[in-house]
This record gives sequence, structure tokens and C-alpha cells, in this order.
Amino acid sequence: MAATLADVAARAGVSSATVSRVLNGNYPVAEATRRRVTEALRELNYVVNGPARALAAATSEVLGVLVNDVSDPFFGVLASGIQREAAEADLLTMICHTAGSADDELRYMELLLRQRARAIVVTGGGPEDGGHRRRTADLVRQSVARGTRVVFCGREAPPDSEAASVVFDNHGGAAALTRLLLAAGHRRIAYLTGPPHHTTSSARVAGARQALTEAGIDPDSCLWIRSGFSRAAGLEAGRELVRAAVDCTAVVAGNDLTASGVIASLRACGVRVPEDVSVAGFDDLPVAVDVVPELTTVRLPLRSGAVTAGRIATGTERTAPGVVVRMPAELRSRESVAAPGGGLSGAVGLPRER
Amino acid sequence: MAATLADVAARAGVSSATVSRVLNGNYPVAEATRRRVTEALRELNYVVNGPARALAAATSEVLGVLVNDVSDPFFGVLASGIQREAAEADLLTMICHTAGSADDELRYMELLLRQRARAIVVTGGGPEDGGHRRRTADLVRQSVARGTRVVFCGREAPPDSEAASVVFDNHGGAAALTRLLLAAGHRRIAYLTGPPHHTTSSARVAGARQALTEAGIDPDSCLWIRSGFSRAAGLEAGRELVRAAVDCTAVVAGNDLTASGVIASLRACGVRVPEDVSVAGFDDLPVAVDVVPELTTVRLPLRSGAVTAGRIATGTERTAPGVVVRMPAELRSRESVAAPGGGLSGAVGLPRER
DNA sequence: CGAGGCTCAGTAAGCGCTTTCTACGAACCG
DNA sequence: CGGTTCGTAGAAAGCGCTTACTGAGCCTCG
Repeated sequence: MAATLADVAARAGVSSATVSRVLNGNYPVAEATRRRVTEALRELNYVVNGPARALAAATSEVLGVLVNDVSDPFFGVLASGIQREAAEADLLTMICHTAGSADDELRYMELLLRQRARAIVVTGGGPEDGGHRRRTADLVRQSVARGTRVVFCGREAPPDSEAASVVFDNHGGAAALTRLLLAAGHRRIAYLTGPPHHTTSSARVAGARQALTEAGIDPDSCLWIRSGFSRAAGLEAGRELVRAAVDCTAVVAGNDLTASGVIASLRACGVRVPEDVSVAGFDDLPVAVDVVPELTTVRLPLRSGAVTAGRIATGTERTAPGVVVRMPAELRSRESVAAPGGGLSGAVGLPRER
Repeated sequence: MAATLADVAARAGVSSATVSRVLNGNYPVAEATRRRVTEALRELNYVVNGPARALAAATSEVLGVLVNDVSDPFFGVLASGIQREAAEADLLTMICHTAGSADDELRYMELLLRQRARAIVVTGGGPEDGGHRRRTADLVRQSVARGTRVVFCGREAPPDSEAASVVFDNHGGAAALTRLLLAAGHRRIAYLTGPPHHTTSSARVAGARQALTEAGIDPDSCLWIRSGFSRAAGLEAGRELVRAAVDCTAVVAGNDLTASGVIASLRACGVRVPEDVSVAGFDDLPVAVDVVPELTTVRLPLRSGAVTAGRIATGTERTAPGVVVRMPAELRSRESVAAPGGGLSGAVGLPRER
């Protein structure tokens, strides 16, 4: 049933090589022949056999993108930016959902490597685990050796690897955001950190701590609460903050999604934002301006970072191996941060602790 | 650099057939031999060549999932359900983002077909366009002929095709939702339909119209507004409704995302939900209970639908070709719908029209 | 008018794997 | 002790494609 090149060739009365040439257009073929072949191609409903082509040509037309969470808009922006570049280079993008699991990340990298993907883009932050880094570095090495380009977008490639990286200035952004809060007069700040042992979380925490220290404030006098990067995590955290009547005038969420959750649950508990408590986000996702009040946040140039990563991955942009492209972060001051108000405990009418 | 089976065989002092057998474990191999081979495999850092294997075995280990929008939680739920089943069957899931484009949908189907994917799951609704249906039907036929199973999840497979379908009762759900609103006393309802010429939108509209007609109300006395399925579309629509001071006491959004947008923009304009205007959603996504007030919506069993689709796709569950599995919809009555209030125009202090 | 150049197309050698067929011992049995 | 069976592994034939390499015509030009 499935027609092969040979079938088409027979029907068109030519050799299979000619059919291949018509298909790929990389060698001259006389117009008349081309027409006959094209005809036969259509008549037989020919569909090229990808594996066979990939085997013979030692390359394929797929670009793999690894994302932590397909339903997180952060990755949506990244993935669609990369996809656009891939399409430009006639590659088709396949997105693999790792669910934030380090093992799945490796599994998919290996799968893509096995499939001889043209390139692999690993997006988002990753585990800070040494074993994982080492295994990742191994895979990167093998991939590069087999001609699969690897690009990291959102974290640095393992040291000494040939893979390029596009990284966002999480550290600087977090520091700037903290300085903004300090300038507004906040001193008691609750930080919802992202998932622990995660490069992105750590960089943001480190940036914030540095800004605090530089302002002469002991970072440990602030609250550091482990949370996730989802809206649900923010809702949960918001409820917890209120329940514990935490003594703070500002909450810095791990990202905008979390911030929107925090705001929703604070308001549901009667806490006004920003009158009672200021809330800040991170990333400047579309949701940041959908929320009421609009979020003060840190804008990461995700789209252009994705495009850069995509261009490196497709080879449109040639770079030195192991290059690290740094993308700046930029403060977006909007409505959700104001001068310190009564704080959480004040707002809900509980005795302020400490 | 890239070690092949033959390299491994040479190193282990066996034939490549033996190495293949060790790799696949489908033929008996003496323990001692196996050990030597395994050793060589590791020493040479062997990575199987997917295309070569796929070519020889005429099948691959990938399951493709087509989604309209990777960053829409509706598809997130679907994709992760399918992925779980795929993982169970030792297949790896690749998600392709079609951006709702009919052309991309076909392109990706063809890509997956070319790659000899084990199965393809097409999720979500699709264009009602005849040409597209026909081309889809063609591809399905070819896929099946080549041993790639095709499953539709969220819309029916083209007529007479071998592909299975898992469909959600959009029609019945929309009817039930409308009846709920009618029972609450609403008569002037604004419907934000999803994207036009889209199977899901149409089914929901048809269900609502039927319920209206059955209640003796002329469907055309209600407002039918084209919108999208995103939160942004809801925000936009909400603003429009207020701006035009539309005379209605209830808004039925295309889905929960849109509903959350509508609520946000209505409230931003000083309209109370549900006191002034009731708002209903569709799908019962996690966001439905995150929103304030919690959304009255229609629950679609997305997760179990996805699992079913996944099981059919992987072959875990054997079904007759062309089977259509229907999943029921279920009303979820929560806070966002109440008895009719002053309506939109009343709330914003504009003269009520008509 | 024959040599050299061009254009176009066929031949055939793989790409790296799976799998059938075959072969070789060793063990078993009557 | 010859013949059968069983367990194990090699030889080799593809899978469907790409791509040198080769060569047949035909044109051009000295």
C-alpha cells in the first residue's frame, strides 16, 4: 500500500534516483521528466519515509524543545518563539513535556538524540543536582558529536560543553525588584521562592538577598517561603500567609502566575492589594496586566530570548560553541506595589506578631 | 565517533545480530555473551540510531499529539493524560503546537506520518471546513494504511475513517447550562461563542440554542458574540459588553478562560458578579475555582477522555475501527451565577437600551 | 569533423538496523 | 552410538532513501 520511491520511479518510467532528485530539488532534472515524476508522485499518494531519509541523509527535519510544563505560559512564549524560527528554517518543532522531572528531561534528550533531531532546545531552569548536570553534559557531548545542536534557553549549559545558552538575568532582576520595594519603604518582605534546588529559583533568591545585604538589611530578617511556579502555589501560599498572619508589608512571588494566585487569595481574605500589602511578580507574562491590580514585576525578554535560542538551534545564527547570551531583565513598575500599608496581620485584624 | 552496532559487535567479538538481540531482548542470548555485549555497549557509549531502527522495524516509538495551543490548560490536561498512557506503553510523546491553524494541523499530521509515528492523537475541536475535513480524512487513511493509529480527542474523526474518536458532550453541556440560567430567571443572555467555524464552538452554540428554543425563547433574542477561547478574548469581550452597555443579565463565556477574563474586566468596570450580572464558563478547568466568584460551569471529563484516547492510541485498549466514545458533560453550579440582577447597563449607570 | 563540455539520468553502494534462515555444538534418547 | 532436538549465534537480505560515480547524448568550437 505504502508507495516507495521505486514504485513511483517505475510508474514514471525513470530511476528512483531521479525521483529523489525531483523530491529534493538539489539536482537538475529536465522539465518534462519532472512533470512525469510529479504526476506519478501524486497518483500514488507518495509520502516520503522519514526514517529512511534520515538514515540515508544522516539528519532529520525535527527540532526538539524540552519544556517543564506545557501549560505554563512562560514556556508557551518560549516554545512559540522557538517554533517560529524553526518553521523559518523548515524544521518542525516537537515539544516534550518533562513535567519538571530531571529524569524525563534526560529521557527526552536521549530520545531526540536517538531520533537524530537536528537540534534540541532545553528551556527553563533545571535541577542544581550535580549528578543530573553530569549526565546532561554527557548527553550534550554525544549529541554534538552526532551533529545535533543543543541550546539551553533559561539556564546555562553544563560547563565546558559545546552547547550555547541564552540566559535571563534572574539575579539582576530580582535585585532590582527588591531595591524597588526597599525604596518604597518596605522592610518586612515575604519571598515566595520557586521550587528548591532549581537554577531559576536560586538565582532570584540570590539576587534578592544581595540587594537586601547591600541595603544593610539582614536577608534572614525576611521571610523565605518555598513555593512553586504555578498559580495554585500562589493561592496556597496566600492563604498560608493570611492564616499565619505573617508580619510583612510586601510579598514577592516566584513569578507572575504565583503572584496572581497570591493576590486572588489575599483579596478573598479581605486583604487589599496594594493598600494593605504590596505584591510583586516576575517574568512579565501577559497575565501581569490582566490581574487587578496590574502587577509590578520584572520583565524578561522571553520572546527575543526564544528567538535567539531558535536561531542558534537552527543554525541561522552562527555562534562560537559554548557561547552564553545574556538577556537583560527590566523592572516594570505597575499598581501592585505601593508604600507599605498596614501589612497582613493588620488587615485581617489579628494582633501583629513580633 | 558515533558507535554503530557493528562497532559494538566487533568489540564484543560477536555479530551485530547478537548485539541487536541483546538490545531488544526478543531472542535468547547466553548470559555470558549478554554480559560481554552489555559491557561493549557501555564502553562505546552506544546510542541506537532511531531512524535506522525505525526503517528496519517499520515502526517507531513516538506518539504524536496535536494541540491547538500549548499554553492553554485545556490542552495541558489533555496532553498530560495522553502522555501518561503513552509512557505506560513505553512510547514517548511529542506535542505539536498547531496554533489552531488548519494548515499546520495537516503539516504536523503529515510529519508524524512521515516519521512513522506509532500513533497520532489530534486533540481539540477543529475547523468545520469541508476541504480540511477531506484532506484530514486522506491523511488518516494513509496513516492507518501505514500502521499509524489515529485518534481524535475532542472532535469526531472524519466520517468513514478508521480513526477512533473520544468526544465530549459540548452540545448537551451547553444546553444544560442554558437551562440552568433560564431556571434562575435569566432571559437576556449574552453568549460569547468560541472561534467561528470551529466544531467545539458550533456544538456549544447549537446546544444553547436548542435549550432556548425548547423553553420557548427565540434564540435570536439573545446576543451571540464571536470571541476566542483565551483569557484575553474574555477581557476584551467584557470591556466591549460594558462599553456597549449591552442589555443582559447573564454572560455565557466560550470557556472558563474566557469567563475569567470577562469577570476581571466586568469587575474592573464596577460591575458586580453575580449581583449585577451572572457569568458562566465551560470546561471546569482548575481556573474555575481560582476565580472569585467561583465559576458556574460545565465539567468535561478531560482527564479521563485523554486517558481513553491515550489507551486507544497506544493499543492498550482495543476498539473497533472508527469507534466514537462519548464522554458526558456535567453541570457545576457555583457562585458566579445567581438570580438576575440589574444587568450590565444598570450597573454602569447607563440608560438601558431597548 | 573530432575533441571537449554540458546536461540530464541511470547504477549501485551504502546509511545502521532487524530478522529470517541456517549452522554448529551439546545434550538427549532409544 | 547414530539421530534428533534444543539453545545459541552468525550470515545475509533487506527496509527506503541519498548520492557519488558513470555515461549517453547533444552542442560548441578550433
